[in-house]
Amino acid sequence: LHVQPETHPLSNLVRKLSAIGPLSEEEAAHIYGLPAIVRDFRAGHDLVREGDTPSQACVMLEGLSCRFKIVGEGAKQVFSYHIPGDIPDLQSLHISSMDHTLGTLAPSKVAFVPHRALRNMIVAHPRLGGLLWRDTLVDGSIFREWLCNIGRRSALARIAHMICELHARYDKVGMVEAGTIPFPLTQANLGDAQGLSVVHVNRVMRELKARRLISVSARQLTVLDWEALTDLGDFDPAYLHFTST
Amino acid sequence: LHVQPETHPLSNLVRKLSAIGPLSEEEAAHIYGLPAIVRDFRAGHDLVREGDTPSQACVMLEGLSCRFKIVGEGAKQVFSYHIPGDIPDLQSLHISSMDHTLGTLAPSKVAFVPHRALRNMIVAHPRLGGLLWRDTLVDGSIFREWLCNIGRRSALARIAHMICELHARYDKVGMVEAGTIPFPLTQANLGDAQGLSVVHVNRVMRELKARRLISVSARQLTVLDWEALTDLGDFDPAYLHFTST
DNA sequence: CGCCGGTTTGAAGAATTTCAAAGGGAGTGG
DNA sequence: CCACTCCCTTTGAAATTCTTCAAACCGGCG
Repeated sequence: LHVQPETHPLSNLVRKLSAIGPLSEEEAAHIYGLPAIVRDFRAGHDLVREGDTPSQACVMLEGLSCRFKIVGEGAKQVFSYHIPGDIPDLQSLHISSMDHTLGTLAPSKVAFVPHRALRNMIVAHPRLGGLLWRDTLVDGSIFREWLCNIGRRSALARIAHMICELHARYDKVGMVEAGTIPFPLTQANLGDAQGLSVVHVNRVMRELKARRLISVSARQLTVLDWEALTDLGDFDPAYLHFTST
Repeated sequence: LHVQPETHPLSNLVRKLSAIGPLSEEEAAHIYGLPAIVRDFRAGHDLVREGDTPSQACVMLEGLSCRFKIVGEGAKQVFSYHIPGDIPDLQSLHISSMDHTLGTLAPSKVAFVPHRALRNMIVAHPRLGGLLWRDTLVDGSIFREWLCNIGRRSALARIAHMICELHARYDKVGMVEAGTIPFPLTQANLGDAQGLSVVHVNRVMRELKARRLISVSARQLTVLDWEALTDLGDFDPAYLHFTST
């Protein structure tokens, strides 16, 4: 549909943005023209650290990253996962100092786009600016849903909900095949995100497998019963604010 | 400092925005010129409901409101409190459908500003648009801190942290007097925000009073030992992103 | 006075954590 | 190719935090 081939590094950014709002050919072209430095990282690399004042924004091209803070005596709290197409630290465009860290959870390919180029783009294409703003707002919406998750749902429902979210988001960028999504997360990772201990995450995962809702192997997760999983996790994708396409 | 008298209804919005970034005389004047309808509400009134598609934004002038969702079997999860100067549903400017509800927790005075007027303002004063964007990003930052709170801190630390946040934010808009802040929240409200049962909130509050960290009376809360309270709550105001002023 | 929403208390029960240790599996070096 | 290591998963059992249930209390207000 768009000018550039699907092989352009920023093509899944374009796909993601057009998933959250209409994108004209001209706007897409501007995105493809953005200066970007692409780099590969191993799992466990911090892309941006708490306290940094970045001058560029990250675009996830491949792999998985997460945002987190270290709380109190070393407990880690993860706020969000970021899959290809996401711009995890877009907020640094308007908040100079990072209040949390962004790190990879799997080997990842990341594009860095200078803030300057993004600001110019926003001036030239105010509608694109609105889309980016909207993206940061959806970000906030996801945080709110996670608050519901951690604050009010049982461990079983929490994990189920989180799997549903990942599935829905991977689906939106065309990365689901027969109910199977990439799943490089360790059980410790899951615990950090859901405020649970590793031991308990393990028991919950066992339960989900025993109920034949999911199966996990080789860093891939398959949803066996979407209906039952969304039901258990009290999952309603409205908070992801996908456009009606 | 600014053109308009402190008595203008939107003066605490101006004060709040200049607290999160520099504001020129001209920009302040534009804000004072915004069309606004001011209304009073009793406690417990829903200003905007989940599913609504508002065409105006709320500015808190007096009182207290909160954003929340009903999870599963009627459990309420509160995401944020909103004090005078806040624009709790600014996100509706770019996300048409509300994914949560905004309601008052105390008798409140609210100004409604049409989205259209805000959009015009953003076009006329891009820097103001940036400030508003920044405000929504700080919003997200607060959600993240609440995730840390609920996910990783004990009930005692959570409540302490929340009191510290309220104190810091009230302070920023000049509403703290001798360590005393407005505190219309019931213990059920606190529980809804922190993912705790009323019973447990009660015990935590008793403990905080017993430790001589706070005192509560007549819908006012006084911080008796700020140092100890911030320590207990693991509170670092960096996430509120106040400007250095 | 009596009601009502909110607070407080006690006691039992559930969910989840912590501690401790064993079991896999994939990559690495010998 | 095997042995070793490291990281992750899995399991058991005790301890803790917090919830639920139930009921009393309290203060303001009609």
